[in-house]
Amino acid sequence: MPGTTPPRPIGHEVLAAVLQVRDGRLCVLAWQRGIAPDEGRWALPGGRLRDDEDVEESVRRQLAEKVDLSDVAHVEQLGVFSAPDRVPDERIVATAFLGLVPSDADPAVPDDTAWQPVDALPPTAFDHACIVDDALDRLRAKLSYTNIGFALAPAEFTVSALREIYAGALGHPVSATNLQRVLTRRGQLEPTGAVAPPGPAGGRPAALFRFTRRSLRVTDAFAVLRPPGEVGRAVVP
Amino acid sequence: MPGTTPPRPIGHEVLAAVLQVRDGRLCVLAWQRGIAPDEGRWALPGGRLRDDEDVEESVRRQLAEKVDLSDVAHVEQLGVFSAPDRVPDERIVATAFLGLVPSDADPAVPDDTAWQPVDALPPTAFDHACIVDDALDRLRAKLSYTNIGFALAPAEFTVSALREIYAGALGHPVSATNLQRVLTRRGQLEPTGAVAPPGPAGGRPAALFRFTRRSLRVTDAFAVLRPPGEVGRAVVP
DNA sequence: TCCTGTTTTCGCCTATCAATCGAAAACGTG
DNA sequence: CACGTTTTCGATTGATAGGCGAAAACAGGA
Repeated sequence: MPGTTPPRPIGHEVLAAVLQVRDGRLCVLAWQRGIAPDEGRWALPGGRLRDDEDVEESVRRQLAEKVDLSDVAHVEQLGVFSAPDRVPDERIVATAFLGLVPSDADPAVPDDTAWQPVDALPPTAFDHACIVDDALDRLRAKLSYTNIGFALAPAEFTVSALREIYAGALGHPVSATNLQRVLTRRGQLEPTGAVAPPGPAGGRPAALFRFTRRSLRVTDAFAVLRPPGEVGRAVVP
Repeated sequence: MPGTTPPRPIGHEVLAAVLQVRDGRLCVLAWQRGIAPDEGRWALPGGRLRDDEDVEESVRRQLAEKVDLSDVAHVEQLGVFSAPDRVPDERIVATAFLGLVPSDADPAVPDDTAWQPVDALPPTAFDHACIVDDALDRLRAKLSYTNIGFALAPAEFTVSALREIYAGALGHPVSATNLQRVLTRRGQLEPTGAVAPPGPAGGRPAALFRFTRRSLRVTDAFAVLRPPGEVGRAVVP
């Protein structure tokens, strides 16, 4: 196998950084490689693109081998990772995805698979750490200008629980009282009418909320940049 | 060549939707195919990914065959187009890019290449029309929450010229007086101090402005979602 | 020279919204 | 029934978008 000049066949794989807030910490789903190369290191779920599927179908198929797909509330493309030497000996172009799992789901995972906290990631295989970084950037940016929080939150939740999810995902404290008003004013949140039982220390029972939409929408743009009379916008990156 | 079951080798290409506002209309760079398949239809610039380059390098290399690369002010990944039948007979996965050219540039292009208005696109090859649509969505969304306008505007410009660029890119009228104030308040615009000569009909000479940064930044998020004390944010999707 | 039309710029006003603070409401416990 | 806890609501402040109209700065013609 010579070094560079003779063109190698280009393979194509898909990889997914599936994120979930667990106990207030943002975690990514990973599995520990049992064989070389990078044996013992942690890798993202994924695998080869098949002939008869597009990348979206492929990533869903391969994710289903690790977790229950019905727990994955949102999937979107992150981008292509294509450095010629990103994996040794082979030329494999990877399409990376971001996946989000609501914090109340606890899907069964295989023995070699676990949720790893993103702020204390064990040694990762290949360029998968870069993919996780991109996933974090994407998620944190979209939390501020889209309603993507719906994919991290349970169907119903208290404002405190949502605050904890946002704080975990963003990696810094979040004011609870403002979060509710910002999200309600944007039309993202609505009360269910029900209340949650208070905690062991007592306290006023919290009202339950839900996201009005469970599909991605970006927040209002400015009227200067908006066709007159429109509000909200369709799906974007 | 049987239909589906025997796996075909997967090829990989890059494609770019290069956009520019010309005479107030948003246009995309395309070339007319001279051979089958899709002979006579208009295609986006691009080509096969080489063994020793990543997709970013590849798209820049292939763009350089159509336009002067120094005129392309911004390039970013749009996403992967991978439907198994997106091109006939072959399996080719495409990584699509968005490219932006300032409105004052007029790079020389080959004979088969031209700027086509996006609102009156001639028949396009393969799935390239979908790529153009995605490019439009991406650009229009980012105009509202990033400073991406810098890549469509000349180095220096009047507010009226910028208004025309925004209107052309967005496809609807834009208030000039607000545009200036919104962008300056966000710290995106700053006066150069110079003024432009008035037009043939006279009128007050317009002040010249420039973008403070010529690299992509997203607009301020809400303080709720922002680590205390920070302003602005890094590069995102 | 002065008036008119044109284009740009600036200032005022209003409405909306984020952000903070503090008080009140609703619960369990001793 | 007072106390601590947790949540929710209200009032206030500050920043900013958006719209309107007046003033500024130019060219051209009477």
